[in-house]
Amino acid sequence: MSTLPLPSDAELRILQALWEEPGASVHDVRQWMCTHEREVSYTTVLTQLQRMHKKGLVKRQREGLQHHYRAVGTRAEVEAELIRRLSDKVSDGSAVRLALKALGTDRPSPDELNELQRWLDAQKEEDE
Amino acid sequence: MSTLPLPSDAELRILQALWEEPGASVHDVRQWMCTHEREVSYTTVLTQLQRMHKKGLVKRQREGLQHHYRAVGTRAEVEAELIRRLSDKVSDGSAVRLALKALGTDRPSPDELNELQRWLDAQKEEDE
DNA sequence: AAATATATACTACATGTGTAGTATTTGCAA
DNA sequence: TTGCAAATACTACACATGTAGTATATATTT
Repeated sequence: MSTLPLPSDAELRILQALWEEPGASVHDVRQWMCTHEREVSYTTVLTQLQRMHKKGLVKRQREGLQHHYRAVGTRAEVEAELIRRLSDKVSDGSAVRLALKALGTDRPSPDELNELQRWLDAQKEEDE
Repeated sequence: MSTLPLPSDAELRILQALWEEPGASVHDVRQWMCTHEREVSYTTVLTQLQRMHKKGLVKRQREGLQHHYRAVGTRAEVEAELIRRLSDKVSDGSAVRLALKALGTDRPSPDELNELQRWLDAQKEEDE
């Protein structure tokens, strides 16, 4: 399988929109960007989507005049890829060590601590 | 404090060299790159270091003919910044949630699990 | 002092990215 | 069937990045 390319920052923002609204038109995506991110011109979104299509980040389907776009990779897949990239850069490829570093930069809420503990417990069980 | 700029990929690789060998000359850095990363021409390293100096990523000190470079930010600081960026992009700014996602992409070793548990315990104590 | 070696400064250039304008196509309404 | 509106396609451009070549300055050696 040809690994799907990493999205740039702007591309990732557009993917967010598509994950929220699969099958969105350029107009829809722009709408989403304007309300959730920041004002951006129609053709900017259009150009990005065209590039993303060429790159294989999104697929599209003609429907009358317009196109309907959907992300090729799932949010989890793309995020995992981004995480892998960063862990290559700062943790020698170990996502777990990246996680530890991330934990070091933040003061987690009790909820988050619990979630973490649950995850740990689950791991330990699997280990047996 | 004017936040130090994020290094690009190539810049980060050079920072790695400088963290290992503070006060390295262009030659030293190049040496490091060639052995630890990949062959790269002298002037490439030089140009990068010049740009990084202009950006404020490294400081330098003349010593006779050559310059000696040192990273401005510590490894931990720069890595924290990179992590913060990614957590902004994929976890709405929560480093802890980024950590959880990172954990989800990897099967941690028992050692890593223990380290994680230790960290968690420490956090819980702090909480009281 | 002239030649040489070394280090830096300056320039270059292809590619990617973020942004948006202009041109063209196409479906529909009058 | 002609014109309008909507959507896309094509073009543009400034800035960052990765890479490296050429020019210039500066010690050092003979």
